[in-house]
Amino acid sequence: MSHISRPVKAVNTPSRGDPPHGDKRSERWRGHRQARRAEFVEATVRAIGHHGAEVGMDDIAAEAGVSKPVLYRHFSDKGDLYLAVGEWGTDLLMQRIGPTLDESGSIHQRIRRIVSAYLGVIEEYPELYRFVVRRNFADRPVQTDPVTTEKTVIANSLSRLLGEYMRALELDSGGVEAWSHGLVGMVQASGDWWLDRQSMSREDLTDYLTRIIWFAIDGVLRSGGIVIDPDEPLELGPDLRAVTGEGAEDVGEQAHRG
Amino acid sequence: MSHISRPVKAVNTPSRGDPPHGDKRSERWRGHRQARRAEFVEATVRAIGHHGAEVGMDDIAAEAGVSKPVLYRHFSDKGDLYLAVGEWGTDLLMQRIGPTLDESGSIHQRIRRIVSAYLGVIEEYPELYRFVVRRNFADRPVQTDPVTTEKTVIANSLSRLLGEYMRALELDSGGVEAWSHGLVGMVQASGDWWLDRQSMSREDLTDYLTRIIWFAIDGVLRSGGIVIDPDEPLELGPDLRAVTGEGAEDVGEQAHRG
DNA sequence: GGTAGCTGTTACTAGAAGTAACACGCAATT
DNA sequence: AATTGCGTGTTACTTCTAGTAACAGCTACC
Repeated sequence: MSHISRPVKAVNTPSRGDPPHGDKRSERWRGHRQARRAEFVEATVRAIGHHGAEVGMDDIAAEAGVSKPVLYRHFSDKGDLYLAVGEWGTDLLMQRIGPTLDESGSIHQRIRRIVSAYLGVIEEYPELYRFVVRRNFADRPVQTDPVTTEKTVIANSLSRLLGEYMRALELDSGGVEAWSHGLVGMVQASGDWWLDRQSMSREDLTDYLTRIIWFAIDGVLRSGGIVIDPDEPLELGPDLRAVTGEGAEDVGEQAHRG
Repeated sequence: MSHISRPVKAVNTPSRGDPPHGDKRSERWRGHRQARRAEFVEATVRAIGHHGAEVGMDDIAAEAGVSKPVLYRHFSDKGDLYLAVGEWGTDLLMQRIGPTLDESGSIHQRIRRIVSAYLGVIEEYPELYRFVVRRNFADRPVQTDPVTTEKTVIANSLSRLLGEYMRALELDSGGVEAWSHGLVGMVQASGDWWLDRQSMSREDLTDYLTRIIWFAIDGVLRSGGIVIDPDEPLELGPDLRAVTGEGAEDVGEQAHRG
């Protein structure tokens, strides 16, 4: 056991409002704690891979090579760990989605790439997916529920993106938030269903979802008198280009930068 | 305690492949058991109302005026009870939706009524909703998960409905299943979000959802070269009328009959 | 040296799901 | 009338897992 003695240099968390101790013995561990959390999250992901979505804390601790109390020093409880795992998954997803946002392409292609990235991730980590998305924690207040949180993050960034588009095109943006959550839910539900009974190829499902998502968006645009060809390369004004940059950046902390 | 002594006459379960005992002492209880299950399910719903979605089996038993083991004679385990509660909710929903299917009206109106019924139910029983929908049971195989089951039931009947429409209109129906699950998920996710932060009226959300659902369906139809006015009263051939009857009937056992 | 803040352990508690074992009541069978 | 099948109900247990207590050691700052 090469324990201890690795306070890991920097890690950029410049100033999160902690009390100004003056004593540098607390400062020193900042980065270390983050690294440790990450380490445990990864162990959890591995444990889920081995044991399935029903892993217990003991299994996770074992996978991480420590005993339970150590885990509980870094995560207040199971929900907290789950939340972190959820974030891990979201980050992964955003890493896959992020780059595709910078690529040019038609709307169809853009939607397709996002959907495809999502389905790719859940196909790659089915157990993790079930652990994070299919499992809920009713014993915790809704606001802190990992799934809700993560879905909200994604839906919010979609909201922001769509909202900017809508406002730029001078359309009523009142429904944007509901639609965003709805679309996210649609993709999730479809993926969920697909994962259980893989009755069609990923490509096919991607196609179908892309189409219906586009139809939904197109309908909103049409009702505002705007018609866009989904297969034409998308022309973005500087405003909207900025938007896509913001939407992605805001979510996948470590991703790209336009 | 007016216990025992109520084997309830008939209840139509004509022949579910039980061993042919010949002894009528087993026959006698058939109906009673069903009635008892229903009774416990209702007690569970009440208990959820009092204690919130985190109710324990003890609470439920107490609410029903019995002790735990009695509960376990009628439900193999918690998941089984949850499944039954889910069915109760689905039945309720179908009772609300069912009648609206027989009413005439434009597509917009029809979609609207269904969405509105759904939102009405979850608004009326928020805790029950959270209990059933937001809570999942990862400790059980996916196939038997209450939520999945109930969503599948709804999505399947939608599938059947849409599929018949599509085939009647000679369009590719390959995506119907995915779309159905997606649409169901969309409504659920939106309702979920709305329930947590009621940032708009139920009417508004109903409008927005109705619009986007119609847009999605309209897109599919348009891509097949068919254009329908969503505000025109819907003309149904005899085939399709039969379909709507079947789709609903298949789900809400006790509902109407065209 | 003293102390802060980690490292780690074993062995416990707490609470909820689910079970065992027992006693009673009714009605069909014998 | 007695037996027997299938319910009624109970209290008190076991089991499982999240979470905790209590203890001991290492390293770096003061």
